[in-house]
Amino acid sequence: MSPETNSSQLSERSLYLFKALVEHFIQDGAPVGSQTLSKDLSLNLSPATIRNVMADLEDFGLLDSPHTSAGRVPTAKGYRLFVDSLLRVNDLNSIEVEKIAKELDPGNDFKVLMQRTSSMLSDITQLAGVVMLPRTEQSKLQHIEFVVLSGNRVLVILVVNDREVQNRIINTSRTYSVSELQEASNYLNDIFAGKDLTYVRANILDELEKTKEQLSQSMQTAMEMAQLAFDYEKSKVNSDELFFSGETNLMDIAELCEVDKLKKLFNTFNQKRDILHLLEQAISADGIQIFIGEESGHDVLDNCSVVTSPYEVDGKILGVLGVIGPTRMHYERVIPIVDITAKMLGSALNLNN
Amino acid sequence: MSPETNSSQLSERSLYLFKALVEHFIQDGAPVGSQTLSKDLSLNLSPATIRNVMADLEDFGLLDSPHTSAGRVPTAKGYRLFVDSLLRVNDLNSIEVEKIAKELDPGNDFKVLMQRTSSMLSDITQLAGVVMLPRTEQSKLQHIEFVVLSGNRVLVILVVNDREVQNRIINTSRTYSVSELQEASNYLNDIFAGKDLTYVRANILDELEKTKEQLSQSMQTAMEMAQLAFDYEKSKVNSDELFFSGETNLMDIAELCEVDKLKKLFNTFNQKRDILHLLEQAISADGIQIFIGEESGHDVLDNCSVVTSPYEVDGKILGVLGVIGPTRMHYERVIPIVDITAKMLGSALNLNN
DNA sequence: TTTCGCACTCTCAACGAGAGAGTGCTGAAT
DNA sequence: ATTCAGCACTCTCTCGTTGAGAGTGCGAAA
Repeated sequence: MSPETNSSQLSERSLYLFKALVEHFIQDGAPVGSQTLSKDLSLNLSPATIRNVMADLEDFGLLDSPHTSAGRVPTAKGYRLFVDSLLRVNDLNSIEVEKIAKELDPGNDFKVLMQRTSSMLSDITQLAGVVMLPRTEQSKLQHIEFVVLSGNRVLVILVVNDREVQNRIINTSRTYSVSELQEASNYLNDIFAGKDLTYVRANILDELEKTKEQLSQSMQTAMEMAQLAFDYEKSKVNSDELFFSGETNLMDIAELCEVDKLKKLFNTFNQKRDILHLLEQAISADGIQIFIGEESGHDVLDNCSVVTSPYEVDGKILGVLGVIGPTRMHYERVIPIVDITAKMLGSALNLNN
Repeated sequence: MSPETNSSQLSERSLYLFKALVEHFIQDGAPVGSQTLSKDLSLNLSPATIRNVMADLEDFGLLDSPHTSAGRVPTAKGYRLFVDSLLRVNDLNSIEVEKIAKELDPGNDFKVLMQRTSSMLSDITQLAGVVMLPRTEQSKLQHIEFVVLSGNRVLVILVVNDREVQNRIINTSRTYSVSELQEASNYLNDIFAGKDLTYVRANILDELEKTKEQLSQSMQTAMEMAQLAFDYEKSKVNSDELFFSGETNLMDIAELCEVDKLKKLFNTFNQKRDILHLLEQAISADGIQIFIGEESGHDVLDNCSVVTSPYEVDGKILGVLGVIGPTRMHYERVIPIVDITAKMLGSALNLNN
């Protein structure tokens, strides 16, 4: 049963009532009774009538009552209907837009920008913010550089994909001179710059064979260094990056105030795996996506909703960002915030190009 | 009143009893009564006698009773006496030592090593681990390198203090060629390598004047780039680095199970300032240092103890590491773990030199 | 000095009563 | 056919009470 089926079977009035109930619940967090609703609403209906409607809504699976005399609470399905069909999203006021823009100063490097974005998201929504940067399948080597350190240590610097810098210290069997390494990096840049990292790794050995025949010492050196450097690279591949902020905001939320629930949630944040999985689902969708409660498929996220949006540069999706909070969150505020943040992060990154 | 004054005024037996009580409390977390102690102890004393002794200990400020009929609990002062004079530290078994050694594989770069250390500490102690790397006042520039990115962007790579790599993307007003930047970095390395960063910053303008007279384009370029690069550097100075792990372990601890207390603690971890302050105190002490409860001077750390040890390379203190847990922690286990970890981290870093 | 006995204090869990909130149903009014 | 007032019912929450259990402190005896 899709939500559409439901909503078409429900009268205009039922939906109006339902919407009011959800909004009320989001505001207060307490189950909403017929009387409360009757008083708050402009249409003059008696509590009894409202009770009838609520009973219908409960039959449709949109509402639930914690117990006989406790008023009604939206179910996950109810939230889904609310979010999909009933919600009217606010426009952001310019102050908030400006606040976001200020944080996303494009002058910063990639990681700083991600970090800022997630902490800004958590700050502005008072929920937990998250920004993912998936390890791109394709990593184009742009530049490789060696710096001699003391001892037999060499610092390898890889510039990948025009923005990302990776460092790695390798211990070598003998001492290399500065000029030797200079030559080596020149040589490697000549043959490998612009190539894919997987290609580079795959072809180092081949090149090593070739250079052996030519017997040039500098090339030999180059290949030795490359082997060490890219061996390390291999182990790092596939580790996406994830930035969290404002986890502690979730501690304020009544629904999550049991310590062991919180602990599970925090552990999930630390392990990151489940969250990554969820965000990867979101990356294929375009625009805002909302996971409500159980829908996420991760039971730690019970009572939580995740609002995400991919951000893109040059029409290509780079990653996903969003916020995590209680199902009972102010969607009408959170959604435009996530939306605009994704867009602004995209353009901030674009300026760097 | 120093703890020594106290302990000398207390009989051998009182101290023995006190020690047993503290150990019992650390084990169970529940206030210890006279009967429990009487049963557990080898010396055959009646509960009544033990009560007399406990009353004395309470007068000395070593014990406290939550209420009339609840048994006794050690005070901060009591813990202090316990830790300073009564505690016998266990030797670590070789399995644990090996576990630590395995994590501290020296082949890794600096930050990875810190991160590993803190998560190892939290893992092995089931408490929160922390490793600090203070920003050294003196930063010696070892190497500077420019990489051309697309657009008018240039990646600056600074190698500082023989181990630390800093990246920064700067936007330039015009396009620079690869060879131009090559020359620039050569020039800068010539005049600034081995110099202190503050010196470098201070002298860039002077050099700029000199080079203007000489009118060499490449030098001019070099100084322009340097200005941009080190301007950024300035803003980053003084930001010490701090690695946390296993905060969630603290959620298991009964003393801290109130959500708002936890929230305060976690916020403190995120802001890092208070913790840094505490660790900076520890850096001047040599060897293990223990802050018990209120002693730390930070009220979020009520009911918490912090066990720290500085770690050093070549006899010079580099930073501080330790664990944070409830005052009621297994000091006899935690202390040697922190101690040995500090030593092993020191030697792991030493190998890199 | 140690121990026994005893009265006392305090907490904690269990229980029950009563208030409050909200429901579902029925039957009358519109 | 809706709507709504009335009413009995159910469930939770709070509060006071009560009794058991744990532990203490103190005075008197060993």
